[in-house]
Amino acid sequence: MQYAPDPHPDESPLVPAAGLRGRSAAHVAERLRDMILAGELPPGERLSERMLTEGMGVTRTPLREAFKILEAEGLLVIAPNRGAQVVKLSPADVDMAMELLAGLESVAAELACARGTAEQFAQVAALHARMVACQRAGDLVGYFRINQNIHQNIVDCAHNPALSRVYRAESARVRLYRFAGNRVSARWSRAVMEHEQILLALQQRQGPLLRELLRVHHLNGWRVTRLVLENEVQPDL
Amino acid sequence: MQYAPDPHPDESPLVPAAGLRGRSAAHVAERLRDMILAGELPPGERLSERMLTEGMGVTRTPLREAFKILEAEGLLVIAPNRGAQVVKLSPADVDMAMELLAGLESVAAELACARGTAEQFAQVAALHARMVACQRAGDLVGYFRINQNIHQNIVDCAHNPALSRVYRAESARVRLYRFAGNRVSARWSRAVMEHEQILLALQQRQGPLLRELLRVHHLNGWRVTRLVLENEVQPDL
DNA sequence: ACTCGTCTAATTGCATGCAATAATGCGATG
DNA sequence: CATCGCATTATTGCATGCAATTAGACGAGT
Repeated sequence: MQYAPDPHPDESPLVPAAGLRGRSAAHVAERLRDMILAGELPPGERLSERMLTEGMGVTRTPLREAFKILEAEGLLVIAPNRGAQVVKLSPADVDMAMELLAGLESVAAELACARGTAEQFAQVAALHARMVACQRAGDLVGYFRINQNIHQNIVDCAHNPALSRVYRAESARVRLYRFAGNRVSARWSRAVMEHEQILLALQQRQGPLLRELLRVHHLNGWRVTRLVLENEVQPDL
Repeated sequence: MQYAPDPHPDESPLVPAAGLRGRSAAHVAERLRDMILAGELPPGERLSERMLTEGMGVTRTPLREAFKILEAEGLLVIAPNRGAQVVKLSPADVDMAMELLAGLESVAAELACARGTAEQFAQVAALHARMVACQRAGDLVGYFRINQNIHQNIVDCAHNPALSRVYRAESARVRLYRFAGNRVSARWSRAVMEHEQILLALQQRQGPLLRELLRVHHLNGWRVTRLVLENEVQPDL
């Protein structure tokens, strides 16, 4: 795995000095988080301080602070004297995380129907349209990204920042693992149908129905994903 | 606010050298977390690096790493060039957090009824007995601690580590604010009655009922707490 | 007296150095 | 040939130093 070291560290530092004092660790954490969520730093990858500092143009102190942040977020594990690794979740871990996400969404569902604004619902509908376009175009990556976005937006409709924050963090932890499950065409088309119903229930503010639809949607999606992760079903996409 | 500086730094360092290399930041974070949750570092308190390093016998590097951890947990805020402060939640923040906690408990309720073991239920029952004893003895602090413990234990009955972890973290964030609401005797006795019903529903594995009981219990408790926080009701304990 | 500006001291952010630990290479031995 | 032991190297954990920024004291001007 490459760390993309900066080819011109003296000419264009990735963390320039101008007015960014005091945000170095947060900046590095964000960069690493993006790399982990993009799969550039795969689960189990060991993060060498030297390589990363050279690659990102910062010194060890802010990098190590970023490690602590990401460890608290559950994206890294730090073993004493042996550095940081990207967390590697077992199927059981993902199972538990998915159960939690489904629970959070079910809580959000009723709140969203009670408090979501028409503008927010329109935003979800617009995302849905874009997602369908991605499906038609066979753009799996774009589809998955927008799909995640839709679910986060539904949660955000609950107008509860704490709920949104927790959902975002827990969702991030398992993003890579969920992606695997979408690589099955039969599931893909069915998921879109489920999303149609979800969107309708949201727009009609049918809380209990939305809740049940999301529950089943999660159950279905995770069942397929689990089969793929356990190599019992081969992805056909 | 005092930082309890170590009176004998050379004779008994609070973070001794023996085999604890690599856990300094975690150790400091735990200590600070305890101090915050105990109210020794009240909301809004500014955390001076110099005072804390002198008080805890560590240097600034692990202390600053601990700050980052606690910031990620939502217990501190770090303003660039101006250091760390204990978070000060607005009533609206606490409101949102309580809604999230209620949601997490309602999710846990059904899972706990489905999966909790008889031993776990007995543990909850034992805690309940101790809590009642505290109420009889007028031990508000002990009551509150065991009360928190009971709720965490019910969530733990769901056998979902991710759910337990999130519940623990979010619960910690608002612990100090919830405590205020228990200082009203009328609420106190009613809360114990609600707990009796909750325990029964759990033991009888009546998921939907437990869910509803917890929802109402939260609603009632938080209503009183909010009144106290907003100074509309005077604590009588 | 109050406000504003300046200077100084204190504090924070980050870089770097040193010591402890773990990883690695290599020869000796079974 | 594989394995163990040891020395070397690399890496991590923490302490400390320096520069940037802020907070506070002090005095001039209104």
